[in-house]
Amino acid sequence: MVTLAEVARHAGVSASTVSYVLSGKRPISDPTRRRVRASIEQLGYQPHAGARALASSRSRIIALMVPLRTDMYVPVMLEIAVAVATAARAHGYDVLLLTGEEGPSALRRVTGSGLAEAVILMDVQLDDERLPLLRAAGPPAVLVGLPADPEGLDCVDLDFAAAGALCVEHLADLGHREIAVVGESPGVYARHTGFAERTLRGLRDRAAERGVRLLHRPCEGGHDAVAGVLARVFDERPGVSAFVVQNETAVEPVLTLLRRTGRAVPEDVSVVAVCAGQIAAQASVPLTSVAIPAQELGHRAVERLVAGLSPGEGADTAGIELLTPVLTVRDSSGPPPPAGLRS
Amino acid sequence: MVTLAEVARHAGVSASTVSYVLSGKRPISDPTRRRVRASIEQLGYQPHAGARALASSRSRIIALMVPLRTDMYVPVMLEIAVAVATAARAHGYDVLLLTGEEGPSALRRVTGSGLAEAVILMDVQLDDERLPLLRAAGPPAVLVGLPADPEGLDCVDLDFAAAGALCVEHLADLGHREIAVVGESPGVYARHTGFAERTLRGLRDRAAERGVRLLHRPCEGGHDAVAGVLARVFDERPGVSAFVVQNETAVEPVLTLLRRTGRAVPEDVSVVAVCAGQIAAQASVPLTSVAIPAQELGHRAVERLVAGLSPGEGADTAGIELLTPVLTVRDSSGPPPPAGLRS
DNA sequence: GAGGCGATGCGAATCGCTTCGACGATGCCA
DNA sequence: TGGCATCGTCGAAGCGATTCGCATCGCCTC
Repeated sequence: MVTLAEVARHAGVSASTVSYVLSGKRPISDPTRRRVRASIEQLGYQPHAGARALASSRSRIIALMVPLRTDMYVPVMLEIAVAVATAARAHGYDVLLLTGEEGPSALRRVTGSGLAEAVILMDVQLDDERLPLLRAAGPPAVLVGLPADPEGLDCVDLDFAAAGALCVEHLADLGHREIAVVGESPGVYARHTGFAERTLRGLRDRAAERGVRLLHRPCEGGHDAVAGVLARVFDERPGVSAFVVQNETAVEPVLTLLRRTGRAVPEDVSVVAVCAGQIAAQASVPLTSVAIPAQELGHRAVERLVAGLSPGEGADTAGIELLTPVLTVRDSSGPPPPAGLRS
Repeated sequence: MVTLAEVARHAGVSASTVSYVLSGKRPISDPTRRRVRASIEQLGYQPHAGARALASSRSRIIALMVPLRTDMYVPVMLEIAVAVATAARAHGYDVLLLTGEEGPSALRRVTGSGLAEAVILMDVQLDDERLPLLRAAGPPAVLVGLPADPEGLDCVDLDFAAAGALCVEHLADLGHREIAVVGESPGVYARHTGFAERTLRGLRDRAAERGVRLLHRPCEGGHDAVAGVLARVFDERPGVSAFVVQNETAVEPVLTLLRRTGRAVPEDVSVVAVCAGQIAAQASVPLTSVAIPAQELGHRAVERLVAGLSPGEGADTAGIELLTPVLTVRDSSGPPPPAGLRS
């Protein structure tokens, strides 16, 4: 292994000079810098990460905590993770992958050992058990998601309430007066996952405003579960003319089942989804949808973290950043069928 | 931050003693150990990762390189990644998340800097540009996937050839004589991704053995793309009575489209998938399928890596480990319709 | 009763890099 | 032409662990 000292010797300068060439923290004359750079190149020198972390007490590593669960939004999770890794690299950071399994103690571990300088948390729950740790002199952190009490925390998320409102708004504008919501798995609500509840609130509030009747049903993924939910919905509310689906794994089953029960989309029933854009676009009926901006979420999380980590210390950007949802109209939404023609 | 030295002082022993208590590399008397442990506990000591890596030249970090692409098997990727992280933790390792973006140089970087001691590569292509680096005195590595020339490399993968054979076997046993394969995106084949080509070979070889006609079509995900492919298949080979689908995003569209064109599954057409088990089970017709054992792949990769990393040095376990595929029969496969009754 | 041995614990060197104070050489001004 | 910033570079002191060689002590054996 090539060390700083060897590079220094090879270039005929001292070790500190090489270090300064690398960090740029002190001015180095042009010829010297050139010589050092050349030696680094020739010897194929790579600074030792551990030594660096030890001496500077900065590991240049960000920990990313992904959920272990699989009952939710899996593709989006990977997309966010990859976006985080990419964005982090652009700032010279690497990403350590933590699963929820270890629980809050994982945070303590990677942070207390100086392994990671900062943390990004995904799949935040309304009263997440990891939050106290963060508030109490925790490491710099950014949550992707919104807890019940974001006081003192740095959060980035899609404005799911607005997303919900947007869906209702769109449908109400088209003339729908009775909407059913096919939600996430019951488990997601049981865990009080922020985004699911916020979407629901957005849906309900706007529905109330617009005088629209709303029926919400949690729903497991998979064809059979969806079949059960749909059947019950039509049973209880025969007047439903539109669905809002927030569960990627339920999207296609909903379409299939509507078709199978003789309801055309969008002529008889409209469907609006809150899900990954790709899923919506590729569905058997291209779906009007509010996309989850996974890449941007990951990107923004890193940006904010790095801003706080850099020497600039930009006044602790703490606060909530909600991305504005965008509703893309595709083929699955239209005006409700004239009253009286419903089955 | 609490250091080893402080713990030592608090416990009234030397620093080296504390270190030995932690590592167990030398015998320490019971009372002393107890005292040290208590001090560690009380002070909330956490060894500094960087210092440790520097002194021992072992970072206890495994780098995991995931593909950046999104045209393939995304949920499986995340599942493998999580399994890797979990398994790694069980052995005291952490996982560094690398995206393909940086290319082979990322390997050099994390490995040359001592950041990671070993590497797991996903989405391996037949002649992957990262392989030369690994063979040439590279770091310990395990590939999840199989390159064209696995000489000197450590690989773990599902035996996709056997998986393909299994599918044909199952269908041939049922009496099918003409099978169509809905494959991965053309891009996947263009990149010469090992698993796709191996599956195809398994399918073809067994089809030849069993005297079955086979038609293979790469296929983008999404409803429309699948529609085009299916139409062409039925146009060119009206006699096709069974499909093998290897593309998660094509699974549901295939079912939908078959239904829509008046073909019942499995009465008129059988469908067998090679995909995540959950997808198959939750499809609108529960699919007979060969599951991708994502968890086990991740798990095995770590096990092999750790075995090679440990002091035992178990004779470099280099070699290929192919997991035996299992075909689960569900509702989507049955005998072909009697000849003459076909549309 | 003395030499020897195993079991324990200590000290010091070391890992590779960062960083701070200091120092020699310039160039500028008076 | 001497004194004084300024610029560029060097030396040395850590950072917090690991690890190797020794010293110590109690005890057994001859």
